[in-house]
Amino acid sequence: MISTKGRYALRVMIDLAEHAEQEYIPLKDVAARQDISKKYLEIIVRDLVNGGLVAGVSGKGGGYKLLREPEEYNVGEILEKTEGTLSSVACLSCDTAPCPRKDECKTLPLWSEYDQMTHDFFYGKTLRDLMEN
Amino acid sequence: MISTKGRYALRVMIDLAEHAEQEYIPLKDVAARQDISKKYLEIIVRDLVNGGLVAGVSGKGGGYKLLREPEEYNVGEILEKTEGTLSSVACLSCDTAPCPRKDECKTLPLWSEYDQMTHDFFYGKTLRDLMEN
DNA sequence: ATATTTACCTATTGACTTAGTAGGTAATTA
DNA sequence: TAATTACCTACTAAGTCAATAGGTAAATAT
Repeated sequence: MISTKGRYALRVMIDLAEHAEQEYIPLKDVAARQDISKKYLEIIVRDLVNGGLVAGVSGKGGGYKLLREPEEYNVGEILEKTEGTLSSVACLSCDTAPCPRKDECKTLPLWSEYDQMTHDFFYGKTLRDLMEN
Repeated sequence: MISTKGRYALRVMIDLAEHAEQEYIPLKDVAARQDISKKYLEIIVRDLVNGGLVAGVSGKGGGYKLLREPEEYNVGEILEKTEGTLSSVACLSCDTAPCPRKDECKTLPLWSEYDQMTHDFFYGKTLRDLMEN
């Protein structure tokens, strides 16, 4: 399951893209428009900043802004920065020890194929695609 | 993420299919071959019994057996009986209240499309397909 | 200078889920 | 009657989720 972190992250990115006429957009405004707790969004936006997807500037007139055009972001990278991984099973997640049964497992190819399909799906959609919905 | 319940359920189903020459297969044997706690498998197999996917018989000589041929099971139904839902987001899971923002949400179509793709993927694979890996 | 506004930081929490374990009873067969 | 098996209820330790709380640092407006 995609958690609120990933889902809210996409909504934040869309919101920033839709208000790009302002140089910097305060998180307060995003939180109000999206009806999400600003405190919680801080956690999410930090992942986006650390991941190099958005930039933040403190102080009056500050806020966040996108670093690229909406069509230059893909949905997959936004989700991965906030969710950690898009992998469907622990056996294929990079931060777990390799499964001792991986060579004989009859189900592993299923998960591999599914993960590949998932990756292609989310990396094939751009932020611009979402905005046009 | 697909949890161990769904993953183990598939391995149990494959194991039962591979040993179908015995009428009933004791869970003890499945647990030993698959190297999974028998106690934990009991929980998983109960979901499969309640879901009408396998049948169990108590007593000596008892155990579990498939009710259909492997090609007549699809992976999706096995996962849904044990995981509860295959939906990627709470907003589209049937047992949650509909999201108040669903009409304006720019991301909902993404999750719908992804869930549809996921459904088609898992419902398009049979138990037999897994055995042939 | 000072007040205001904003990002950015660490820590905490209650509810829930996950991945089992424990200890039985009921059913069936040898 | 003994052995074997499914089936049942309850419990639990660890982890995750979805936030909240309470600050400090940075930048600008007055």
